[in-house]
Amino acid sequence: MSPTDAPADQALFEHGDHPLLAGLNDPQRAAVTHAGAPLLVVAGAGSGKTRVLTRRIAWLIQERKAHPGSILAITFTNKAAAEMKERVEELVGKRARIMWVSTFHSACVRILRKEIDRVGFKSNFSIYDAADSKRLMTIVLRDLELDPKRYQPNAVLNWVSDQKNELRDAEDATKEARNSFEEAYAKAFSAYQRRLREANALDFDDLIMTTVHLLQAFPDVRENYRRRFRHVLVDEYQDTNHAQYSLIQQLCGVSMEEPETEVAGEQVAPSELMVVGDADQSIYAFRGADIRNILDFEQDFPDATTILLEQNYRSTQTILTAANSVIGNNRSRKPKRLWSEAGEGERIVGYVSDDEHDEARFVSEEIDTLVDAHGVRPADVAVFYRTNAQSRVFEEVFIRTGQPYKVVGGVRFYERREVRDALAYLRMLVNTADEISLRRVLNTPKRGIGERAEACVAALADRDRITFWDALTRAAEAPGLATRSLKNIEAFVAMVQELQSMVAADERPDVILESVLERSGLLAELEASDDPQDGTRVENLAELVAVAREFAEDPQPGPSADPAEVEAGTVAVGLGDFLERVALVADADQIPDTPDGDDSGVVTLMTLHTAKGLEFPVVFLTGLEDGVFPHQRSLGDQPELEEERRLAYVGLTRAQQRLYVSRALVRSAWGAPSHNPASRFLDELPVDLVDWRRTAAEQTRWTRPDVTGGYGSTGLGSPTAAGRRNFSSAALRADAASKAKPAREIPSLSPGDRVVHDSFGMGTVVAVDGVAEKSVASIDFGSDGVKRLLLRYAPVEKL
DNA sequence: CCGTGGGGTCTTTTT
DNA sequence: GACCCCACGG
Repeated sequence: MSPTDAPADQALFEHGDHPLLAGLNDPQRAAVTHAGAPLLVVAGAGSGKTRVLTRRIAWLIQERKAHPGSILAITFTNKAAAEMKERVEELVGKRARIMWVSTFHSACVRILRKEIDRVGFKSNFSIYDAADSKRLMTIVLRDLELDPKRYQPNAVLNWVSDQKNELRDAEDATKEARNSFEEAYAKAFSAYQRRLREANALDFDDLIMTTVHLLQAFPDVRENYRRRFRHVLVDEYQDTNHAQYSLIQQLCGVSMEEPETEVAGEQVAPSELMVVGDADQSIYAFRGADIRNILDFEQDFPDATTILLEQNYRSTQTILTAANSVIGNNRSRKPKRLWSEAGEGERIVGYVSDDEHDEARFVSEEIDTLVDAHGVRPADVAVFYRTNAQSRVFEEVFIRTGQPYKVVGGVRFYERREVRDALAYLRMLVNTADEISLRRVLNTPKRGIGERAEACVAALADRDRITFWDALTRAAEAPGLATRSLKNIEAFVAMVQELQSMVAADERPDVILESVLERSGLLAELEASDDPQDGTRVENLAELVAVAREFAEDPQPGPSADPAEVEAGTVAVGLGDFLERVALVADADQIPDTPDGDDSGVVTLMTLHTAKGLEFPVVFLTGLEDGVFPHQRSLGDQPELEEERRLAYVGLTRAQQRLYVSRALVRSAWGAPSHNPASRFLDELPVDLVDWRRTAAEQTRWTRPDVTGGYGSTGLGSPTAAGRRNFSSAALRADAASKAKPAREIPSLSPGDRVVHDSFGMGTVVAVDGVAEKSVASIDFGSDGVKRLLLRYAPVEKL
C-alpha cells in the first residue's frame, strides 16, 4: 500500500477511514494522532510499535503538515533506522528522505562534525571503538606507572564509561573521588581524555557526552537544533542512559532542570516528543541504561500522556502466557499483560540434555524434523544463547550435518585483526593526529621499526611538543635512532604521504583502500604466509574492499547523512564518510533482511541481546541453567537478576509459533566440566504449557569405576581443582533446599577496613555494594589486585 | 629487531 | 581453549 497520492480533501475522512489509520487498534490510533504534550507509548513485545512509529511520522507530515526536515527519529540500530525510513517513504514518498532517522551515536556524530570546533576538536575527528580505547588506556596506565594488576584497562574504562554516561567529565570525577582508589581512576580518566584530545579522537561515550555539553554551553547552537527539530521520536526508550536522556531534553527544550540562561531573542517552544519503549525489555543497564528514564517519564515531563499497547500481533497465546508468567516474577515493574488473538498454538517443548553437545544435537535434529514434516524453512529458525562462546557447539553440529547457518555478532567482522589494521591505515591517513591508529600500523606489517625506534620518536614528540606523526617526519632529529631504523621510518613516511595525496585528491575509498593494502605490504605478507588462517584474512580484506566499493558506487545516504546533501543528491562518499559509517555499525545491522531465495536455508544464531527487536516463527532458547542463564555474575544481586529475567522475556517473546527451551546437565566451561542446576526461569514457566521431551531423570548414566578409583589412577591427569569444586558444590546445591540460609555470619564492612582473606591474604576494603547477604565488597589485595567478593561466601575476616 | 614458546588470565551482554 | 604478555635466543 502506498497512499502517496492522498487526496487533497483529506478533511472529508473520518479518522477511522484515514488510510494512515487503517488496520490500527484504538490505542495505536491514539498514539499516531496524539498532538501536543510529551507522549510515552508503552509498547509490549510484538504490539506493533514500529508500525505506530512509522504511521505517526507519516501522519505528522501528511496531516499536521510537518516539514520532513523537522523530524528527528532515534532508533537503536542503523538497520532499524534504515527500515523505518524506508517504510515512511512508502507512505509519504521521497520527501521522507529529508528526515533525520538515526541512532543516538550517528545523530551526535552528525552534529559534532558541524559544531565540534567550538570545543577545540577538528571536524575530522576519529571515533575510537572499544579496542582502540583499551589500547589507549593501557598506554595511559603504563605512563602513570599504575600497577597493571590492580588497575586493569577494562576496569578503568568501565568506570570511565559510567562517568561519561552520567555526564561527569574528568574534572568532576577528580573532585568527587572519595578514596585513593578513585583518585587513581580519576587521574587515569584525565590522562586518557588528554590523550584523546591530542589524537583528535572521541570514544563512543564521548560522542553523546560531548554533544550534550556542547548544547549546554552554546545556546545559539542549541536553539538552532531546537528550531530545526520540531518533532522528536525515540525508540527503545527503556535503554537510554542519563546522557542520552539529557540529549533529548536539550534537543526538545522540555528540560525539567533549572531554567537555562536565556538566549537573546525569543525562546523556541518545546518540540513534540514521543518515546516508545517497554521497561520489561530493558537489558542494557550494564551499559548505563537507566530504567528509571521510562518508569519516571510521567514525573519528568509535565502533562505527559501515556498510552499502553498490550495487544500482541506476533505470538501465540501460549508463548505470551509463558512470557507473562516469567516476567511477573520481577518485583520492580509496572503491571502489564500481553494478549493475543492468534490462538493457543503449540505447547512449548522442553529438553534436558546430558551436555552441551547433546543439546546442540537435539536442536539440529529438531530443525530437520520441522523442515521435513512441518513446512518450516531453516531461515524461520533462530537459536539464542546467553554468551557468544556458546555458539561454538552449535556451529560444530551444523557444520557436521551440513546445515547452513549464520552467526550474528560474536567475533565481528570489523574486529578482525586484519580488518582493523586496514582501517587503522585509513584513519591515520585522514587524521594523522590519531596516534593509536598510527602506531598500530607503523610496524604492521613488520618493516624494521621496532619498539626502540618507536620510543625514540615518541621522545622527540614529547620534547618538542609535536604530534607523533610530525616527529616521524622529523625522525632525523631524534636522538639515539639507528640509521637503519631511520631509513625504514623515512620509507614509511614517504609511503604515507603518497597515500595522503590520494585522500587530498578525493579518490574513492575503495581505490585508496586497495592502494593501502598494496603499498603497505599488508596483503603481500598474508598471501606469502602458509598459515591457513591467513587465507581467510585475505578474503576478509577483499570483503572490506567490496564494502568500500559498494559504499562509493551506491551512495545510500547513511543514517547520519546530512539531509541537505541528500536533497541535493550529493551524498558524501569520501574516505572520512566511509570510516564514519564503518565505526558505527552494530551487530544487529548485519542481520539479513527477510530471508528468501538464497537465504531461506540458513539458520540464525545469536545472543539474546542481539535478538531484541527481531522475531522468528521458531525459537530455540538454549543453555537455561543457573550460572549460564541467569549468568553467574547476576546470581547474588536482585537488580541484576531482574535484568536477566527481562532478557529471558525478550528471548521468549521473539517466538511467533514454536518455542523450545533446553538445558544441559553438564557443560564445560574453561575446559572443566560443571554441573549446573536448572535455570530458575524454567521453574517460572507454567507447568502445563511445557511438553518435556526429555528430563533430568533420563540422563545417560556413565558406567563409572568405583568412587575412589575414578580420577587420578588413569594417569590421564586429574580434573582441575576448580572443576572438582564446581562438581561437588553443584551436587550439594541440587540436594539442599534452594532457600538454605548461609551458615556463616556476614561480616559488616565499610571502605577503609582492613581484612584478611584465606587465599589472598591482607587487603583493604575499597567499596561495599548491596546489603546483608547480597553485599559485595571490592577489596584491594595489593599485588593480587582488586577483587569483588560476595561476602556471604567469601572467606574474609575483618581485622 | 623478530619470532617462538611458556604462563597467566579470562568471559556476560554492545552502541 | 584462546588470547595476550613477557622472556629468551637467533
